Amino acid sequence: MGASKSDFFTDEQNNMANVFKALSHPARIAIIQFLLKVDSCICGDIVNELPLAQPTISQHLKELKNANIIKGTIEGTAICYCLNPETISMFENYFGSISTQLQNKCC
Amino acid sequence: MGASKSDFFTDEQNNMANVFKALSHPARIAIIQFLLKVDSCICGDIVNELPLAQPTISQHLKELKNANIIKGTIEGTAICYCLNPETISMFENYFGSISTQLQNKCC
DNA sequence: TTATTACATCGTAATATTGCAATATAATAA
DNA sequence: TTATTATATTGCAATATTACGATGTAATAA
Repeated sequence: MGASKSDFFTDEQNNMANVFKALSHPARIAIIQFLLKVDSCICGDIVNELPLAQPTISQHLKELKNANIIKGTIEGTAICYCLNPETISMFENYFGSISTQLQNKCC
Repeated sequence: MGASKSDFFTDEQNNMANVFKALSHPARIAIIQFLLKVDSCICGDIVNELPLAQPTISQHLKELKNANIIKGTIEGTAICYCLNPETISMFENYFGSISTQLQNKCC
């Protein structure tokens, strides 16, 4: 086939996979790094920073937004994109929990 | 196009994207969950647990292994796959660092 | 009103991923 | 030696992602 058999997995498994998918492209990692570097961020800045065309970056921003990794607020004609601390916390908890569970394991 | 323009991003950005890509499929999330649930793990067990054929699971295990998320040790005819605590720590540090940097931000 | 500016969406070509049947390999058992 | 058992690899069809030119939209400026 080619389609992932989402129906056979739990919602939680599908949701986690989707959030990680949003992080699985170097441009989106670069966008996150850039959002951390600057204080307030506008999409146009990212277009100047990355080696990608405006529609491509807009698409990447949309994917990060759909995954709740960033949020965008309208400021006049521009849009201020910021990281969503709640989702970052969710990631911390996810791996923290795995780490804790690994303490009692064989390997 | 369609190919991601990896050459235009740093090695670190490409590496992080690749490790997250290994987590971006519900079957691979389910494999990680299963490895946490059982004490010692053998591929055959996973084939019985998941709604996927043996070659497909073998392929998913390979991707997790290439990303250093799991490691496999040969035990007779079977292979014992385990989570790699170092990579889990790397994830914790990655999001911990972002969290810290977010303290001083506007949003 | 007509620009202009800042993004978003559409359409589509190039490429990557997913899933599995068939087959291969590697270790042990008989 | 020939099974058997467990996992890996190959090959390919179905589907998904990536990238961007062209175009659309929405807010402000002139």
